[in-house]
Amino acid sequence: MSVQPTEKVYIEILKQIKAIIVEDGLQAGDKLPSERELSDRLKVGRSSVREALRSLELLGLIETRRGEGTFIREATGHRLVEVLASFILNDNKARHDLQETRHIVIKDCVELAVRRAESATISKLGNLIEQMDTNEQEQVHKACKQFEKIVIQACGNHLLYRLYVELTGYGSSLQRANSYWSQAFCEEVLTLLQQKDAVKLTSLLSKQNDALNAIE
Amino acid sequence: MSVQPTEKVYIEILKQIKAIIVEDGLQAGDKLPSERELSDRLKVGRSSVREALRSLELLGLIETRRGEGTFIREATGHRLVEVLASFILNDNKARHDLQETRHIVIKDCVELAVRRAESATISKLGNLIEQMDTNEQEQVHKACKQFEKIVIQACGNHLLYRLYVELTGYGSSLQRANSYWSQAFCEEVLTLLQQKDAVKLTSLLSKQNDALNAIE
DNA sequence: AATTAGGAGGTGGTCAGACCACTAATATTG
DNA sequence: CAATATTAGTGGTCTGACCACCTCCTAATT
Repeated sequence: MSVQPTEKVYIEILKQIKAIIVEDGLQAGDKLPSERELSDRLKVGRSSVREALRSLELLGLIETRRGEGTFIREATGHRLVEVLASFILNDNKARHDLQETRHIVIKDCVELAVRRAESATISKLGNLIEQMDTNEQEQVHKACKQFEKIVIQACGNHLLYRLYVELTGYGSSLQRANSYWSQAFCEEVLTLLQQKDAVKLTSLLSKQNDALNAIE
Repeated sequence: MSVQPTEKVYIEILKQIKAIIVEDGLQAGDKLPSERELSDRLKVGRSSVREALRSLELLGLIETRRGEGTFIREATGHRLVEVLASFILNDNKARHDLQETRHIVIKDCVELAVRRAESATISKLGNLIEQMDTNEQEQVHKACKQFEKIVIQACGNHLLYRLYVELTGYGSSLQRANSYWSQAFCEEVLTLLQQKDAVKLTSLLSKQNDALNAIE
């Protein structure tokens, strides 16, 4: 239990901020105390408070609006993806790992979703499929993305969903766009979800995964 | 109706820092220019430079050593999951998500490992099993943890491995300790790895997972 | 009285300068 | 030559000062 020479102040502040969030029961959208108030309450310089807040902002956990204040964000990637991607993914190995991990996480989400998806979700997916009956490519594409997202969310595990978001975000800032699901693929997925056929769903996903790997 | 023109300085600095890394061809382990030099070169205040650096540090992209300087880190997620999780995991639902995600990631790693593990790795695992032939509980426990880690790493996907580390690391800071593999479990896993029996391995893991879920 | 223009105060954004603690390279000393 | 003291450089932190922007309240205008 080494007491490592006092943690950096801004790390300590991160913990304190979290404590404040918990104590005051703050939710997404709520306002955090102002930088000056935090500086006061925590007995630290405002610059240290700012270092902590800026970190959280880059992680996408908070949002700051000049003249208004600092607010807790709905959990989304924000810049995290951009930054990490541009700094990390320099070698091909890392990129491959990223793609592979993304596919694996998607597979996991779908496998959970097939067990947990409620009928309301299923019918919502059905509606999306119907919306694809159009010639406007743009709209079809949008519906497919939406479809994919809803399926992933249906896994009922928020952390896993977040991982998907992050992993997808990275990819989008790379040269090669992430592969989204096609209309035909969405339809297959919906059918299998309705039938709660986990086995076929798994093989469907790994087939797609293998196909993508083959390209490289 | 503001035009949202000038990007925040510290965001701009992030880009500049990246440019410097690329220009100077800096690698992991190399030293970045000092805060004061960056402040000078980029014509911005040192505090702004620090806000940018602190963000990168929390993301695990750089490492700062007082009295020495700022260094580029090996590319890893580092605190990513930890911080995300600690700010998101306020309720029991989130904790359950964490445990579930951890088990899923482990399962994924093992499923990859069964296809990719090299014979050298397998024999190393065999040695660990032999080391467990002792009465010292402490040593057995240590060997089991080591066994688990090696198996996970054998997945050959560094990102996935990092996720495991972080999910496990964070969990250990919660009240309930993470469940590690027992000696018997390790032996079963080794046998199936040797036989490359992916199917049985999968069912073995989900069985354990279900058992843990039942406890709650 | 209702509307509008203006101001006051709060908030984040940024900067400059000042210390401190620590490290490593240098100079000094024995 | 080796051990030690000095010094320059670095990150860590705080303070105080502006600026730009937003919100809300007040007071003047209509």
